[in-house]
Amino acid sequence: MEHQTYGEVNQLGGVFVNGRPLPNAIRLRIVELAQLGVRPCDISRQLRVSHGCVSKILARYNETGSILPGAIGGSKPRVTTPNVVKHIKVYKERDPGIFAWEIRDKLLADGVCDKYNVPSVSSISRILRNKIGPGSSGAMPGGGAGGGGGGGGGGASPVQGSQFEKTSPPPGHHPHHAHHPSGHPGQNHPGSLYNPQFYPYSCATGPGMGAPSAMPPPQMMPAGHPPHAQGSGGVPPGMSPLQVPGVHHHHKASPPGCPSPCMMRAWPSSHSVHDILGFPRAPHAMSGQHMPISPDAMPNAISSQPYNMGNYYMKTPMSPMYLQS
DNA sequence: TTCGTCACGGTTGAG
DNA sequence: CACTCAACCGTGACG
Repeated sequence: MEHQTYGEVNQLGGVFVNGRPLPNAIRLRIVELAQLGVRPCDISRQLRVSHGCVSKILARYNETGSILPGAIGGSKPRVTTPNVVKHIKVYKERDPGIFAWEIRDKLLADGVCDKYNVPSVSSISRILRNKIGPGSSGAMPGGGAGGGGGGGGGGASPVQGSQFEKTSPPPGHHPHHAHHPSGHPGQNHPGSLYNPQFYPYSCATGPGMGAPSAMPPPQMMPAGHPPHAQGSGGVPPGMSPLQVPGVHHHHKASPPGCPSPCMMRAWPSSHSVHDILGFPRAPHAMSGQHMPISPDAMPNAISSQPYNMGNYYMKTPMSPMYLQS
């Protein structure tokens, strides 16, 4: 799609690209402002982003601790692999009265699946019904096995858990992502915050969002294959998990050799914006001082893109980092 | 006036 | 390789 989508202008005068996420810079600003006590309606006006969007981003942030958009496109990882179906079948044969949740537990216990790719109870039920149903003597391949709907195979969709709790992901869902913005002991990389690399995603996929300067020529990142996919390696040294790329991919159900599916998670939600921003909760704590962020840390995403920062300027003076191009 | 929610039209990318 | 389809997006409107 070469055609330069320059974006549209919303009622507030802000520029947006239909179907594409707002640049991370804007998302970040939304959260920042909210943390500074600015009301959502004011944020909406100041940044010229619809309040629905502000609301959504803040809600997600509150829930996941991440400001990043979800994984767009792609298919859900397929959890009902033939192997899984086979096991389900076996369990069912051994114990015809077995409950779907018991099967689920067994799949986990037997190591057939891990918590990330274990089918949801409803998926299992469907498998029992459709594939292992009465008389069925075959795992009827093909078909629409996963059916996507399957409910994101439990924790399959990293993004979720926020908006739709479709199929009751287990409580332990994002284990190594402490979900709570607040509680994130482990890794803090205050220093690297705002590193340009920080938002590799930066919507770079699109013609729209620029890429951080450190990235390959933002201009037209062909089909966006941003730096992510560093493989399963996860976070390269010195990189904050937040930038764990792959935001645009559904993570796969741990392919062989992939140490841990969670490494591929699209949602680096483990890192709250507090981390990102480099300041802890209390806004007042930083009053009078600018954020400890290097100016060029801000993704240049905004420059020369449909998302003209001009449209998002604030009335209030902000640190230069936002204004510089 | 503010804010949560949702339909809508759009993009994306795995299968 | 074109297509399908389900994920996501932000806007705009409603309550």
